[in-house]
Amino acid sequence: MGPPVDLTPFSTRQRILGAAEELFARHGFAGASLRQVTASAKVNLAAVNYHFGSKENLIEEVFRRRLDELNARRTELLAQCRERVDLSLEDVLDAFVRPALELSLSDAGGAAFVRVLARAYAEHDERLRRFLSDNYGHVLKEFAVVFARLLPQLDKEELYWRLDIVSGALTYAMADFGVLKRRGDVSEQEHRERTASHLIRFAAAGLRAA
Amino acid sequence: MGPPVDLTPFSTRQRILGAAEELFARHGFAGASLRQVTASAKVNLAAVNYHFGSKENLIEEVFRRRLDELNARRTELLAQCRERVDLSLEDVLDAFVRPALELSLSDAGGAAFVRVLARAYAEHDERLRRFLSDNYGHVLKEFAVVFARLLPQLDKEELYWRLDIVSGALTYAMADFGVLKRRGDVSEQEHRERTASHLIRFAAAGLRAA
DNA sequence: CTTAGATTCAAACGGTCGTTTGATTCATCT
DNA sequence: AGATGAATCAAACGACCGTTTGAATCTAAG
Repeated sequence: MGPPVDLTPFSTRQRILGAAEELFARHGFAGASLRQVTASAKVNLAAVNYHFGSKENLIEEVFRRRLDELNARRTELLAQCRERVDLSLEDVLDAFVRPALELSLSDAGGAAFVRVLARAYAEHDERLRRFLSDNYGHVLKEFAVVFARLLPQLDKEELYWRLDIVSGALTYAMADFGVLKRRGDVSEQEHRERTASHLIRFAAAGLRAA
Repeated sequence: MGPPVDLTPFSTRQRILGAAEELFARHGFAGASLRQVTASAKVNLAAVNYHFGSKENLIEEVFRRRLDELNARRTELLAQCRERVDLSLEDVLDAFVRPALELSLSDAGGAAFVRVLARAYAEHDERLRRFLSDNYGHVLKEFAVVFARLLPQLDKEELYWRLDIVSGALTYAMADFGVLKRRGDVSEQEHRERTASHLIRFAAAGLRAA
């Protein structure tokens, strides 16, 4: 058995996860070394292997720490969607986008993690894909079911194509919140709220297209 | 001065570029080593530094070899668009997507390169971004001008948001041609043609959304 | 105060990285 | 045949990689 889970906010464990998140977002998983991570976290090099066992496990833990909460929130909002009688595409897309938006607004680490998530899309690494699919694939499946109900005119193949495009576009756009400069007169919060609503309208139009 | 440019199809130089393309697509720029590349290309390890000077230069050359032709073709099709009196959004999107589609169909290397291109989107590497922006940014600017003319109802900020989303979605989707299984009764060519038309309809709907 | 276990630490492990070297082979020309 | 420069080669360079070790330090219970 490994060391016990530590929930203290500024523990060695959490500092490593935060630093890894930031550096994986910036340089990728292969590009960020454990020496960079531990130096940035101001902990000893051996601390990573002591607390996580290996770099691979650290990567998975970076995902787990955020995705557990992110997907719980998505599931929760999707459940609320199911209760609505006049459910729209925009509602479902909002349930998918908003948790990621809130995460990216919560703190600098949250914003970094959304970029890490986009990395995971680009990486075709077999182990990482299976880890994500095994642990969080069921959430995407639940969303697909609701989308299928709202878009009965699309056959299965067509729907998958579009959801694939949508998920790629959303991931890409959420990861790049910072690329386009916000206007000086709107807050960062307001700026991202607008982005999310743009995204949702864009995606809904694409899904509805004849 | 470096060695002279070699246009022979199966020269050491070309073999290295082909192997690098394939391995960069699969493992990323940091994740693919020169030893893997030279082993795959069946050339000596030192050949990379002899012919390209450094790994960085090799990466840039992988892009240059394909992008010169890709963007020339895009520019050409865009010029044809400008002559049309009843120009539609779909025409312009087609001018952007079709050259990449043709490239991904031309050979295995072309398909790999489209995935390398998607990597470049995910990588936030400063040097690579500047290289691409310096050498090929003007093409994107030309497309933006034509889009602006076709979407006069959108202000500048709104248009940039949407083009940002579109370019991300297109890049993601083109890189992932292989993810969704094609039906057994359509050829690979036909399959990708359909994909492109899906993509274009999706993107056009998103750009037009109220 | 003592002790046991959890944690941190400096140092080193073997391996791989990008790059360089100097000799050797090859192709081309007089 | 001999000379010349391009190309290839095996080998090695120092640097950095992920990981392991064993001693030092901290923490908390007896």
